[in-house]
Amino acid sequence: MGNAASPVGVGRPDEESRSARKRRGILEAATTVFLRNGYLGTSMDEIAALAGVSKQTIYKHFTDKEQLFSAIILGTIDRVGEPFYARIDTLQDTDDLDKDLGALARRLITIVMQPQVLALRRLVIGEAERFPQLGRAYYERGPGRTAATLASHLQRLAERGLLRLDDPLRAANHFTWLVTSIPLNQVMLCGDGEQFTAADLEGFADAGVRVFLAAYGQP
Amino acid sequence: MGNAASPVGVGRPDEESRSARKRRGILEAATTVFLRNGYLGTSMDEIAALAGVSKQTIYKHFTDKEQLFSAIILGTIDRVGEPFYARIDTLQDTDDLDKDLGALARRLITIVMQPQVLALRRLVIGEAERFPQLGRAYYERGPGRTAATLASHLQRLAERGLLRLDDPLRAANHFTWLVTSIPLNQVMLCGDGEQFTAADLEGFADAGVRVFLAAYGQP
Amino acid sequence: MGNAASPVGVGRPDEESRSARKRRGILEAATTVFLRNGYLGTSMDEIAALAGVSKQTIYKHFTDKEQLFSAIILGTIDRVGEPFYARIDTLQDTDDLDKDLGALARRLITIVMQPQVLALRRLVIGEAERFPQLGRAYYERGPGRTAATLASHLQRLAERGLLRLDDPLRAANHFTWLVTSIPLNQVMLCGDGEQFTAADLEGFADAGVRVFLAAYGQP
Amino acid sequence: MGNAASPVGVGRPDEESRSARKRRGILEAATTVFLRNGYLGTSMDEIAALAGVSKQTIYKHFTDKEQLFSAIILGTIDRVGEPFYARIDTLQDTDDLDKDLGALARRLITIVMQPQVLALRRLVIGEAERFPQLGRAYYERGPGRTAATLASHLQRLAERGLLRLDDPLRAANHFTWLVTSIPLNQVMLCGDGEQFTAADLEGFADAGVRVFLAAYGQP
DNA sequence: CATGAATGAGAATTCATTCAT
DNA sequence: TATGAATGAATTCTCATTCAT
Repeated sequence: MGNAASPVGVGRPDEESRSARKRRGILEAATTVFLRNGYLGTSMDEIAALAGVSKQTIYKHFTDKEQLFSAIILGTIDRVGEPFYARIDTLQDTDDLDKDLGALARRLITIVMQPQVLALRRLVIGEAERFPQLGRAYYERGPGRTAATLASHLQRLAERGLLRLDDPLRAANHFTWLVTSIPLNQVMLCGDGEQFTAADLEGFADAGVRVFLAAYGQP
Repeated sequence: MGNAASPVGVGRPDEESRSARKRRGILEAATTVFLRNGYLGTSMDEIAALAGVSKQTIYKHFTDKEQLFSAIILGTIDRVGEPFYARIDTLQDTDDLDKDLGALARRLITIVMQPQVLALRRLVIGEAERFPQLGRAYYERGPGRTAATLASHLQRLAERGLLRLDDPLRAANHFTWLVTSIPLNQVMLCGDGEQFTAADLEGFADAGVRVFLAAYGQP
Repeated sequence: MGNAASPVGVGRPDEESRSARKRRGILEAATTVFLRNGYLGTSMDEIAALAGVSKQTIYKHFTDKEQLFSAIILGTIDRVGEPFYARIDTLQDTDDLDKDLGALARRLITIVMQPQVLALRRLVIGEAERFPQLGRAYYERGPGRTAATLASHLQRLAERGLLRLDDPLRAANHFTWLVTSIPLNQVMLCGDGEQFTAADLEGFADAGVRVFLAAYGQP
Repeated sequence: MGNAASPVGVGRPDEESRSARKRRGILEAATTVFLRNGYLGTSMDEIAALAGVSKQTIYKHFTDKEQLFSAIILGTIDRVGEPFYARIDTLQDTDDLDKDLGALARRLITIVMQPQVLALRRLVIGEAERFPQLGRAYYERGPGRTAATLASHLQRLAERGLLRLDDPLRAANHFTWLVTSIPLNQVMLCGDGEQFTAADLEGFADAGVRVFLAAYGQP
């Protein structure tokens, strides 16, 4: 991608990127297979075949299966939430709380219900006992960070008199789960993430926001 | 229990009960090991050793590993919710909604946060892709049934004028997740179920009920 | 061996011995292959094939390759020296020291120069760094025990006035190595144990005894 | 050393010496690793990493693993004995046989008991079946040459009337093993070469010389 | 000339399942 | 009926050696 654009070729531009490209290819293949089959259900042969590299190459880049697994999980976590944090700042200057909170809720549920995010979540939960530190990292960088970030913004809104909060973090958590829990928990267990249309998800988001505002909004 | 049902005792009643006892022993051992190590992480040898029987005996009782797995999951699901349904009937005749809803919430969160229930949930989620029908069964007999049961009781309360509901099932879901989501989701990922004291859980329950009543209670 | 002699067959005599026979077969095969190819040069497949059992059966009897290796080494050590200790008692009542010491020397060198003993010794030395405790065990039950046993007998002879000793253990060691060192060290390195005839070995034994008696015998 | 042979220095003298330096580096690394882990326990990757070169470079200098192994063994053997042969000439003009023989014995045992020499010996013995020619070479250039050299000097001493010998080579062997066998054989099996102090070794040397002179010295 | 990747096999170990006894 | 052994493949990981760059 970036490399094809380097025209002048100072020295050997491919030298560095070949290894990096292989590494990325391995990570992508591993993500695919791990998300589909779980940790124990995935074999290194499968990853190597899908990545189009030899097993040796994998082992050169990643010490062992556990490391590779950690790498794909930790590498994926942060990417997931980016679109959520990207525009959350607009919230605190809102002049239409219902609308903006609704928009945030829809963004949140859309992210959370992406098939890959669901698969990642299922994977981490399923392996939480085998890889406790991964589960914790996932929680902290995922739902934990979401709630913490949201809490500070809710706090601002409370200061502006738009919300009544005793415990901002708890309120943030209530928001998060009011919006996402129903479809998320169903789909965690029932597998098929495409049973909900975008309209369904909006419905869940709006209903969640309504409850949230009934409890935390101005009377 | 199973033995009491053999009425006339034709011939050798012990013969039959020994087999039944073995079956139960196998199920218990399998439950322990599957919950601890997951489906792929569990070997039939391990189960046989823990149950104190030979592998052949297991295969006599259960066709294969998948069947055994299904049997323990399905056999466990229903037991879990019993204490919840047992006293939910008292709700509709309540004369102190706050109190009785709070008690129900505490019962709910206590059940859901039991270590075995958590492990079961993690297991089913982790294997949802491999055993979709199990996940669906778990959802229907677990959270699905909880919400449906609760919905009909909430409906009665609405008819008595104690609640304002447009969509009883959605309200029931909101109740369920308002009460349980925060610790449940944390512990799903972070593994250690004993990080919350009973008092913590009561706090989550009460806060959830408060939000629920703010949204759905009489003004 | 022992079992074939049980004629009356009370119950099922084979039941027990089948497992034991398998175990012995595995040990024999493992001894053969380990002695020939060394620890790393030996594969479990090879052992299983030679023993005519499945790999699983080996792993049922022995936890892993290291355990199997230890078992064959430790199980072989003691058998080796038996013929030496068996008749050493006759020494202390000798009325012809030269003759009896010579006979002992010949027995010693004959044992030490057996091809299997040589191979065992080479194996233990070669793996001494990987299995230090095995090396120590071999020394203590082999050369160490030989020297200690011999020392106490030499001590008796000194008390009878037939030898002059200041340090019986050192004298015993001198005896041992005077008799065996020349062919033993050569063959350790040169591999082919059959380069020495029995007459050769007698020559080494006699020469060694002569030096020993010149130093430690009565003038 | 190798570099001095490039006479006229046509072109780029560094080019050649860099190659020679690499070769030496490979040999040193290989020696270290082979002595520590044995032949099969050593991987070419390990050697390449320790030498700081690529595997291809190793294969440029040495055909394959066996050749490299041979090269380090054969290259090391001769260096080992040098300090022994260096001053053995002084023996034949001795005017204090006890003293000079004792000094020789101490030098011998000091050399033989060096950790690297012990490791080399263990290695060659352990691989004697896989590399018979290496074992023979080691024997001939090591203990064999020692004994032969010593034999000729003992012969001179016999001619001067200081010793009584029938078979000088056998006497030389007796000397060698009387001096070294006790600690050498123990340490071969027990691994830890640093269990003997210099004083211990002198004790073994002196005791060995005493026995030798009792048997072969003038009455 | 030297680096990273590929190869292709083989190591130990484990597994679910099925015969024989 | 229930046990030990067998099966036969799969797993992770490593190796010596060789291309391609």
